[in-house]
This record gives sequence, C-alpha cells and structure tokens, in this order.
Amino acid sequence: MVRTKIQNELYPDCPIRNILARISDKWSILVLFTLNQSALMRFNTLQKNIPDISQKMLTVTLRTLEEDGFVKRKVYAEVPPRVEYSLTERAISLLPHINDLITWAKNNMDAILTDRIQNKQKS
Amino acid sequence: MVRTKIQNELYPDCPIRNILARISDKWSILVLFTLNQSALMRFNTLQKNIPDISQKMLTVTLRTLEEDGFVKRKVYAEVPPRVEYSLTERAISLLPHINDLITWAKNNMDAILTDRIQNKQKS
DNA sequence: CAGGATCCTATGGGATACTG
DNA sequence: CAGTATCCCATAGGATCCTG
Repeated sequence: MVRTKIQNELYPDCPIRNILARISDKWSILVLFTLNQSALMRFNTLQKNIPDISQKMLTVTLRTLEEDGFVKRKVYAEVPPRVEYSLTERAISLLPHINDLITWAKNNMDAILTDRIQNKQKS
Repeated sequence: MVRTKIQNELYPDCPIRNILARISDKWSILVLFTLNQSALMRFNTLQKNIPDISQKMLTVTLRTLEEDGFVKRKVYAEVPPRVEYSLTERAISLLPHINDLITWAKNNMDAILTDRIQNKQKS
C-alpha cells in the first residue's frame, strides 16, 4: 500500500485499488475490529488491546483511517490530554462485511494453516 | 505482510493476523476477483486482465494463494507450456464476502475520495 | 497521556534479462 | 508460454527518545 498516493493514476475508478487496497495492510482491519468492541476508546486502551502494535503504527493507522472517514478523533482540552477514538457511520456500515470475513477466517483457519504447511513443504 | 512467516508467533489463534493479513496486500484481492470472472484462466490472460501487475508479483501472489488453498494450478505437459489457474472450493466460499466488500467500496468510493482529499488538506 | 521526531531495517514490489 | 533469477529501490513498519 502506498499511503501517500491519494488515488491510483491508472485506475481511478477501481474500488479495489483505491479503497480496499488502503485498508489492506498489517493493522487496519484489526484496529477497526478492536474499535468496534466499544463505543469509545482511548489511545492507550487501543494499544493495550493490540499489544503487538507499535505506537507509531497505531498512530499512522488511525490517521489513515481518519483520512478515509472511518474513524472519528475527539480531543479533550485537558491535562493530561484525553483523546477518544470511535467509528464513524461509514465504518459501522462497513463492519458487518469485515465481521463476515473474520468469521469466515475463523471457520477456515485450521484447514488453511494445515494446507499452508503442507504446500510449503512440497515447494 | 510477512509472506515467509507461516503463522503469527504471538497470536497463533487470531484469524485476522493469520488468515486475513495474508491476503491484505496489494494484489491478492484483485487476483481472486479476476479469477472469479471465468472458470479457468491462463497466466497471460490473468496478466492482461490486470495490466498494472508485474510478472513477478503475479507469480508471487498466485503462489501464496496456492499455498493457502485459494487457487488451483494445473500444468499441461505441452510445448509451449499451458498453465491454467482456477479458484478452489475454499476460495469460492470466500468470494461472496469479498464481493460484498467490493460492492461496498464501489458505493462509498466517491464519498471516501472526497473526504480523503479534504482531510489531507487540513493536516 | 498521546503522541511527534528520528533512525533504522526488512521486505514488498518493480524492471530487466534469461530459459525450458 | 510461463515462468526464474537478479538487481534495485521505495516504503512499511519497528525501536528508541523526546515533549506539550
């Protein structure tokens, strides 16, 4: 994924290249899924729920999701600062499809992992 | 995505990290979608349908999809060689969910692209 | 607390040349 | 035709340090 690129030059109308490719990275789906677990979530809480994400990547991923209108970021003028992240309506309308994917992945995981090792041996 | 990694060490049971992250790359979804357009497809035809993919990445993507049991590869003992790619039952069971994603992306693309540029300006 | 700024490395991915 | 093999570069992403 090329985050700096706003739109694919050759295929500006392709929904896969322009929209889906943008959340096809290591963390976006996981962040959306995690945010979906509660209405509001602070930065630290989010990071606690995804322990293997780095601070930088959590920030970068949230910013990109925010750019595309999937995530709302609310900053409170307090000290120490409080920032609450939540899903937008757009994300909420997407999430059922994400959840379907996750359910599918859960149901097929064992078989895929078995095949993966098997097929890896052969090559 | 780390293609060499067979399974996530910290979260071996996470379907997102282990299954979905694997097809969360630049080309997998597009290749699955394209293969779904006809029952069988040869390497060259596939590449003609995805003109902006490099030969290397088409090969790599197909191999990974094959490892995970999404793609079947049939080689004919002919000269010049003929290789036909097709979706497996597993891929066929996944594809409705992929298509739902694509439809969603198509319906929301304009609004997202608008937001993306807008939000990019602000930052 | 919620990050920004840097530095660094691994690797995703393209371009080109070659082959059974 | 359907790839392999190389070389190379951009960038995704981690680690660490710093700050309002």
